[in-house]
Amino acid sequence: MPLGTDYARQDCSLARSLELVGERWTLLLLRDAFLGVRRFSDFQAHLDISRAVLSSRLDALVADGLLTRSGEGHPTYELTEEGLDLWPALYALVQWGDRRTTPGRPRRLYQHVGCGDLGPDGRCHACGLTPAPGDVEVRQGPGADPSLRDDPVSVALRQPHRLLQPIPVR
Amino acid sequence: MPLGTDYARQDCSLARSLELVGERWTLLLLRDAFLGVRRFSDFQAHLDISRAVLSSRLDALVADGLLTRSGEGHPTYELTEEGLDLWPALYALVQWGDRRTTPGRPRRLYQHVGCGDLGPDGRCHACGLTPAPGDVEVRQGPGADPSLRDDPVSVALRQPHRLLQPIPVR
DNA sequence: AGCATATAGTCTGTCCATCAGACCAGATGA
DNA sequence: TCATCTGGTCTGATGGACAGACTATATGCT
Repeated sequence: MPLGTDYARQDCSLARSLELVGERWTLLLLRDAFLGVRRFSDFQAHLDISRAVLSSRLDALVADGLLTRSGEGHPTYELTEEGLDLWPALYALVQWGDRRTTPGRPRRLYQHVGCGDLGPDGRCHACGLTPAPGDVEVRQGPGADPSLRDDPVSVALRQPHRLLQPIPVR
Repeated sequence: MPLGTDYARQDCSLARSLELVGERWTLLLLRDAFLGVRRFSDFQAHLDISRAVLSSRLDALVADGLLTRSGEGHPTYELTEEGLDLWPALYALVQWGDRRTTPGRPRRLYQHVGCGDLGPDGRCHACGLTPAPGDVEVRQGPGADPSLRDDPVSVALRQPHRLLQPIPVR
């Protein structure tokens, strides 16, 4: 039940969405999950988020069915179907941020694996389809600024890789 | 500079986006602006948001260039080009919320004016194009729950109307 | 097996944002 | 001209986010 108070008196799907993913850090956590981050300490290292808040956010996302927690000792967090379904919205927000802040110089490039680049609407330039996140490869774009972070997770994420593929840290 | 602290140390367009629209209430304000809400008191009546927070959010959105404020006495707030450009992301979040919370029964229906219904990706079923928000008409869907609110703004928004068209309150 | 370290948290006190509600000046309408 | 509406600001109370200390379990090394 995120957001301090909720938006219960809004008859609006956007309000419903924001109750699930509208809190500070939540969308960045999900973005990291798409990029292949799966472990508590990796989220923490990559986001500089307080452990207490990270713990509470992960609990909420698991309770809401957007992530699963598996493994006893050091659990891994992975996107559920419902979480994966958020990809188009997340991608649209990323594209808007790129257009707004570094026009013409995206920070990351997205490619339909073995096919073509993705446009701002998420469709592949080559085949015209909208690939699922598992069929998308990310690489650094001209707007990337590697000097901002040097934690192991950020370093690993700079290598071209498929979405959802666990990143090779440790 | 929203969000308490910002996400300055994230080299990510999503973080940049969320610095602009990630605070509580901000996306709901922008949604209302798309629906045709333009005045301080109308935002306030429709969202049940504290006046102080509404004032601060509108100031921030104007400062960030997503809204314009015009008129001396009782100003009207309208989306800028940059604000309008957020429509695909907003629409994707709304669709996700509909799928998650009331599958098969969307709260609002969106139609390409004089053409066909919009799909979850924002494209018109009839012509295949992705209409700009000004060419989209909203009406109530089967998942709408009119009992939730009866303020004049909510009542006016229930009538089918084009996005961006000022709603007839007062 | 035993030990050192890493991991995944929880707990604490401080600080800042949000809240409800009072208050107020200027604009608008009768 | 006067009453009301509109668009704010201000106040004190509450709750979430923060940095940093603390801890129990898991893992890796020898």
